[in-house]
Amino acid sequence: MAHHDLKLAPHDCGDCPIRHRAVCARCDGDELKRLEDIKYYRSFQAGQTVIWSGDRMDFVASVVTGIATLTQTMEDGRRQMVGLLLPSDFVGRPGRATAAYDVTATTDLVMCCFRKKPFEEMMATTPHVAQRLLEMTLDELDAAREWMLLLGRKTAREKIASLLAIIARRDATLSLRTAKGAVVFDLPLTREEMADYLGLTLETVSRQMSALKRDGVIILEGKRHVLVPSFDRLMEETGDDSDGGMIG
Amino acid sequence: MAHHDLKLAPHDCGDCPIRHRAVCARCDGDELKRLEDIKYYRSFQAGQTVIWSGDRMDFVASVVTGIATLTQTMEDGRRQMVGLLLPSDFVGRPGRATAAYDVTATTDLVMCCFRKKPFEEMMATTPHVAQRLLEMTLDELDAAREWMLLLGRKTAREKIASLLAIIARRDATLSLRTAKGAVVFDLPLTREEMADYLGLTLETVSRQMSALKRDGVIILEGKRHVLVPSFDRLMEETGDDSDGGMIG
DNA sequence: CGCGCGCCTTGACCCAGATCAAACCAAAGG
DNA sequence: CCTTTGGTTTGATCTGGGTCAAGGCGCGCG
Repeated sequence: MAHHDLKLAPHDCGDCPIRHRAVCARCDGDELKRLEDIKYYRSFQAGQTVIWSGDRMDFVASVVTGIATLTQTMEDGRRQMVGLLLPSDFVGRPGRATAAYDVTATTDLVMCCFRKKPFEEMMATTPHVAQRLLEMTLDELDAAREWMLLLGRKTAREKIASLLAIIARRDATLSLRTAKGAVVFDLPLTREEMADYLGLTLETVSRQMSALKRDGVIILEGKRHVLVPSFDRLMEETGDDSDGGMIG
Repeated sequence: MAHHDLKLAPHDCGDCPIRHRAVCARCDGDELKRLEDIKYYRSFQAGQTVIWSGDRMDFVASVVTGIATLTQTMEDGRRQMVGLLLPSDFVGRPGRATAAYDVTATTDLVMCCFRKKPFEEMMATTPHVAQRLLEMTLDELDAAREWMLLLGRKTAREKIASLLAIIARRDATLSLRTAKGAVVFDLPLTREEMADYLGLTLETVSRQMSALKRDGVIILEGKRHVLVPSFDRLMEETGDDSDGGMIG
């Protein structure tokens, strides 16, 4: 088992990669110092479970690097992903004692955890953390509603195209663009995870990926590496408004 | 057209029916006074549109009485409801200039509106409104995630049963219980609205309602009035965990 | 080197729910 | 009274995506 050399030693918030996007984004020097006192890092390998739904959860956390998923499972095993957590995203709910969803690392993952009790006290006494958390939660709610439209009304092909667009857009933010309009990225999810995201079976995911490849919308190198020759073309396949579906 | 005698005169927050559940729930006397200054009431008749997605929106609001829906529409007309707003629920997003969704009154509706600018100022200067809004937004996010499981993985019958359970549970809070385990309520939605909520067609909704009636899970009097002889039996049909699906 | 194991693809078939079409029903209005 | 209208039910048929089953492709390991 390849054991990664994960840094567990608390590093300085000043040079944290998510400093300006996470819950702590708005904090000033003093507040940051208070957070430093209650924070600790945890690392997980790809595939590991962070917590199970219903388990006691005495921390909240930010994803620093890697990707995690939130999933719900029905008794008979049907699974639906309900959250895809990227760096800077927040996990856990202040004021709640147990986890509401299964949290799983889909890639190697580093989380910046805050002990829940002192975090809650901090939320009550200083406004910046709560303000930022509200903003992030509202963004997540918008994303969840977009996702609901996808789950309820889109065709399998539109679902796949939408997911690819979401991932492509995110990676484009981190600028992996090639030529004008083209994007390349690696899928951070297996076919099964994509299926759980989209409310499909893995077979349908595979078939629709093949169809998009056949139709030239995407070019696959291996199973994970995706090249999108024309992002506009991909967007047409999502079924969304042509104006890019900008929210407000 | 039956014209209702809707009270538009600002009434006192002290005897507001949603005083203890809405965004203003945590406010003290002074804060309430500040809110009184920037609030005004608006009424809508059943079927009226409150705002269209993309329209300028210079207020935020609480639902006082009645029911409103949030829906998204694709270019080709496919519709998905993404929010069902009951009394005390909040509409609009501080910091956003335009509406992200269509908002429609499905019953006669009274909203308590706050001018957005001063509301935002108030959020920045006093903590109680922002704290309560965060709490409510987190609750909505949980509801949205439950809804995602429904849309992605439940069968038509389970979807219908789940929706009935949600409405029954809400009305049970306002205590319309009859005997032990039995509940009666009126559906606040048409078959088409139910379909938009559930990601189905109205024909399928109608058929599954008939099936649940045939199987004795519900008893219909007219099209809207529902009697649930055994709430437990209804819950079994939802596909959810038997423990009532309590979140944390 | 070959074996087993994850993960993915592809084919054949099936079925839940969509679509198309026709009534039905109750309330409102002339 | 009959007609209209909006919401609803029901039937017949079609189909997108699920299910079941058989390989394929890398990769790590004995």
